[in-house]
Amino acid sequence: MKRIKVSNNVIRRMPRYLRKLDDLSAAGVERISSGELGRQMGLTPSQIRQDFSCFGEFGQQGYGYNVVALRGEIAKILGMDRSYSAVLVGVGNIGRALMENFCFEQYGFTLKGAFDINPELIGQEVHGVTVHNFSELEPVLSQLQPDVAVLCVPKSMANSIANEVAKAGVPAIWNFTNIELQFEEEAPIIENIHFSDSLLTLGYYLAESMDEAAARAARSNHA
Amino acid sequence: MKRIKVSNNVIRRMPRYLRKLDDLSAAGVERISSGELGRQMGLTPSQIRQDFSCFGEFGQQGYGYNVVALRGEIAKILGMDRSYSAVLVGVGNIGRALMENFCFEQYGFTLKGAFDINPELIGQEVHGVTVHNFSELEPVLSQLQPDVAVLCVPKSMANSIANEVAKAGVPAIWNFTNIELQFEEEAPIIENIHFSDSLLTLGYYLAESMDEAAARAARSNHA
DNA sequence: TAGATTGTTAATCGATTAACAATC
DNA sequence: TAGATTGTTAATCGATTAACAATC
Repeated sequence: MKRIKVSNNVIRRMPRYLRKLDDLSAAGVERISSGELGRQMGLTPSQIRQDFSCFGEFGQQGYGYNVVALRGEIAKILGMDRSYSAVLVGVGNIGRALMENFCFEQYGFTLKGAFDINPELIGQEVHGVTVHNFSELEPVLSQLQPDVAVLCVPKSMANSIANEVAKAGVPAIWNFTNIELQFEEEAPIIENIHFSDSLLTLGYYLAESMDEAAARAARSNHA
Repeated sequence: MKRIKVSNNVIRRMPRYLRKLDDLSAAGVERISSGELGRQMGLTPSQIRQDFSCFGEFGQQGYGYNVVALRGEIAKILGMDRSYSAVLVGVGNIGRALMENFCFEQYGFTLKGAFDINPELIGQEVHGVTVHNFSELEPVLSQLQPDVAVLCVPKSMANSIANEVAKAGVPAIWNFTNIELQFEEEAPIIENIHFSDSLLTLGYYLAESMDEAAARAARSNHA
């Protein structure tokens, strides 16, 4: 697999391709062309072929792409075959929801442990994963050597905990706290889930569509 | 406020500006230049000035931007002053987590109701919000006329429910289900929170960084 | 074989960055 | 006033789209 500088835009389309290919596969579709895939996903065939060509040659002239094979290539690109290990910090509402409902395994991640300060949780298992005392963060991290820390702690503690985690050598953070993490030393890989940013974006487009509707109404009143 | 075609990239930076300005404001900073803001956010001063200029003239030559005033302008751009109404469909783990922990009000949204099929939940209040029987979706929607439906239902039902919601005239959907929603009629405004896409993106960058580290190690072994 | 469709190179489009006159 | 910094116009850069030879 080629690994040259691939733009973030391309990377972020990969999970969408994966999802689409899973759907096609489940529907029994065996092969698909960039034209048809583009039609179904709202992308141009050119873009699809360019995207895939960043990583290799997965198609066949005159035929298109084999759905299952292409799915496998994309899964590999996204590291789904690597069995990453993860820990979760902060077993509050969102943390617990992730532990109980999010299928980490499906994406190649195994949750190896969790941390909290709540004495009622410490030592318990949540969905088969042990909750450690947060005060044991450093030694447990150096024992588990996780690839990712899922950060679900309250806002006020998020940055200092993120720095602790990074200092312990965890190479990536999946950040569910609503802040921009800042690091003293070299920053790990960060992937943010910012609920509020998402809702505010929705708020923008709602405002826009309401303003447009109002403008249309005003125009037709004048007529 | 100008409202011309503003690119999605610009829109998605707006919530980040808002967050930063809140931080600055809390830290007692009164004014800031595009240069300093850029340094703190990892953006170029040019980009910041371009971004703001899509919506108006919020600064002052030789001075910069007043933090509180700029914050207010951005809040307005994002519709935070409009008091949108919302309903939540699917009071499962993630839905409940949102109802109990996500501060809708802070972003200008009020949760007016929720829906579920679980008889133990129907009629109850969760965090002050009534859970309606899902079978009452249509009449309750037409009564509440919400601006947004927060979609937290299982994957298998997501698309048909999204279509029902759209058909009932709800103009926007905040989608927490891990699928690409498809609409028969005109599509509402959609904003997706795709956990799995985010984690897979992280997986890509982890794979990349591991491959780089391995390549470095191989090179130094040869030396 | 002929038609279809790829992978890639070239052209276009849009977004970011730089430059600078205006002005607080 | 002089220095600082904006808003905007022009230049650059990167991403998307189009075109097409290669080939299954």
